[in-house]
Amino acid sequence: MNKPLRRDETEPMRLSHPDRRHRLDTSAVEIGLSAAIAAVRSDEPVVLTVKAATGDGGSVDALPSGPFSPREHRTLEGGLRDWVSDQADLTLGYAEQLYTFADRGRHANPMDDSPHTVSIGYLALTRPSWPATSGLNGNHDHSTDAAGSNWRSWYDFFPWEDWRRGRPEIFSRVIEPRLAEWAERNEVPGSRSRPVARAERIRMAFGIGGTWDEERVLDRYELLYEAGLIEEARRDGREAALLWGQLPKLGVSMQYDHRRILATAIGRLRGKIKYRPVVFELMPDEFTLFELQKTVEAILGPHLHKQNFRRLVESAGLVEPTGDVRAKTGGRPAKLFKFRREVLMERPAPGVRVKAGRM
Amino acid sequence: MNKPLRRDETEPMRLSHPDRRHRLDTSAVEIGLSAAIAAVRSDEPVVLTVKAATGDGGSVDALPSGPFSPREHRTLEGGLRDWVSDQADLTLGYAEQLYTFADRGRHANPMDDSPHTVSIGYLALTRPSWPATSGLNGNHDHSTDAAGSNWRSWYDFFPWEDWRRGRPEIFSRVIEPRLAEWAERNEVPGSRSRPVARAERIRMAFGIGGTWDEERVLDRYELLYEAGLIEEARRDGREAALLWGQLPKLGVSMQYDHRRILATAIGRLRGKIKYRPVVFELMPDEFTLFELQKTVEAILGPHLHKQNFRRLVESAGLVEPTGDVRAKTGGRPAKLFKFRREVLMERPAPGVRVKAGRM
DNA sequence: CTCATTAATGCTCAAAAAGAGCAAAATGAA
DNA sequence: TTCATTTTGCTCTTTTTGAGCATTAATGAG
Repeated sequence: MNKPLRRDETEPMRLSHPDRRHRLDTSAVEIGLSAAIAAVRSDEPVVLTVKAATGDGGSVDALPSGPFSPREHRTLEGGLRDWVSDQADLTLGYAEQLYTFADRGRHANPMDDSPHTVSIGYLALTRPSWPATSGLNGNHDHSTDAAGSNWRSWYDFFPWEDWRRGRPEIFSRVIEPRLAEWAERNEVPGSRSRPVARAERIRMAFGIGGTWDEERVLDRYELLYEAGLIEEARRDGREAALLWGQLPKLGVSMQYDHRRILATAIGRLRGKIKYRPVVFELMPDEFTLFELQKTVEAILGPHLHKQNFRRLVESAGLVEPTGDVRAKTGGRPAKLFKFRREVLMERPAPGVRVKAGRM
Repeated sequence: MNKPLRRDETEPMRLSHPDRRHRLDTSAVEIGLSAAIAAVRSDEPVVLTVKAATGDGGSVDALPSGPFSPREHRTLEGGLRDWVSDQADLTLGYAEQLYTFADRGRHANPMDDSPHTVSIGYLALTRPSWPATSGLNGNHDHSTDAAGSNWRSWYDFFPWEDWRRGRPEIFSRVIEPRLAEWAERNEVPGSRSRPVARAERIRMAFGIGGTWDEERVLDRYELLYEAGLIEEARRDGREAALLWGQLPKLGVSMQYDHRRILATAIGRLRGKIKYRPVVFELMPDEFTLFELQKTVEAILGPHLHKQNFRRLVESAGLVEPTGDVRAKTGGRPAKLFKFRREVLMERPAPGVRVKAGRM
């Protein structure tokens, strides 16, 4: 516990000191803006990636990103939008700031003497306005657009988050045994205080013995990173897991801390969709209720009762029928709906209130 | 809409370029860390402030804050904790990052040629461990502790957020007429696109004709700022409201963008308390259920049905009785409870689920 | 053209949660 | 003792969920 300092020692108004330029070298940082731009195409949640060069001539997936330049950009979000429209043929609609990361060693290479980079992540949502793309047939096909950016499935980067066909087998095959092993090595000599023991953190993040919480995407990623099971951890010079190299790779890795930003984005979207009408940012102007449901399920996992979903959405006043119908659904034609923008004005502005807890 | 650029023009890997130091002057920024540290004392929600000097020899209220120095601070939150323990005699417990602000002109003085400052706001919660402080008698008395920091009521800074004694009269006396006037002046020549008209934004933020949404603290503050009704807006050189100087001051102003950060903090806390067990960060180890209710009400506004609140909290398993009772309640003695830490391990980790929407 | 198949849609019913209020229990004060 | 006051236990009603059956309106095969 610190002793109280005298007023003139605390310098709480230090920032206003006009002659602080001499401190620039210690406190100046560079800011990186990165966008996780999400869409749902053919019931597959996808994110926009660009290719970035690695030092050794290869390339990695990266999020559209670039440095914030206070001279050119009036606001952070403005800067982000500029970078995105430069790097991908896309103008951002909905965008929200996620988090600012600054952990040393997770952005710039630690060997590098370049200025420290602080990384601000954004979540953006967009509609699948594309030429229908003939639908990402099945699994890993991802198309490249004119500007060299790709839409890739979220789950390429986070296979353990994909519960659409039940619990991914990667848990029992890799994650659980390796994490258990890491939890065993709990007693690191000289480590700082651990408020929660490793085993407990694992239980909470992965819902062992409890329920899977689809929102804890970042917790899970961070745990895997700390346990050295994530390629980025090795790249950042962290203690590698036992038997590195013999381990199957846990998802596709990304540049810098971009996979961490994407994890944050997925978690945030999964949470927000439940209490704010953000799904509609992902939908075309007209859609059937089942298409809406499929989009929600692409994000949260497929758990919804069709009739109740419809009742919920309609009774919340989120949509209104356009009068048209969509034929060739394989059965009875479906009524088309559109988003009732007015709900944004109504107070709670509800989302798709999927019972938080068990779905 | 931008034309797609060729790969070599986009430079998506620009950040990894090893020789980017020449760009430092355009993209280096300084990062300010600020903490809104909240507590509830004698049923009054309070925030920790320090005094900061203004240019003209006066002083302003400020949040504990300081620059982030990548050399000294391993993480952002670490830096924040250092600054707080320097400036106030307090070690932070719970802390979460809120938002990163960078709008030009809202931190450093626009005339100043000092480096641009980006401001990262945090919300921290703490218990009223103090010497009982004899209870903030009534209204505006605020005590100063050893390190020169004060606990002041939230509502000193945001009087319009205080609905504990009904709708504040400041609405009809000042806010509504002035905002209406500002909405009239809607058609600013040469302005950029306004996605939502002023009147509509006012309706949404202040719930005119709808319901007051206690979480939209930041929206309301920003609107009042834009309308020039907030002292900081004038200080930042913005177009002042008509009749400035004749207007009563809308709350106590703060240094830089600290009032904006505080608004963000209040909004976030009001939201989070409903779905995560964060109230307990504000409570002493033992408390009665009514004390718990009073604390929630201090934050959200007084709306809770006593018996149902008790049923909710108990049935959610948030607390367990200690076995002791508190006498001198003025009536029947109240059982003392403590927080059941185990709920943090249980999946939804519920908050005080006050019906979102109408309270 | 008829029938089987497939989805969309309409409705019912039971269980759980939320909103309100009555009344007994346990104190201190008059 | 009696009264005022606050905690606490319970009941009752209304809403909201969770689940499933039945009907409707297309399509395609024979």
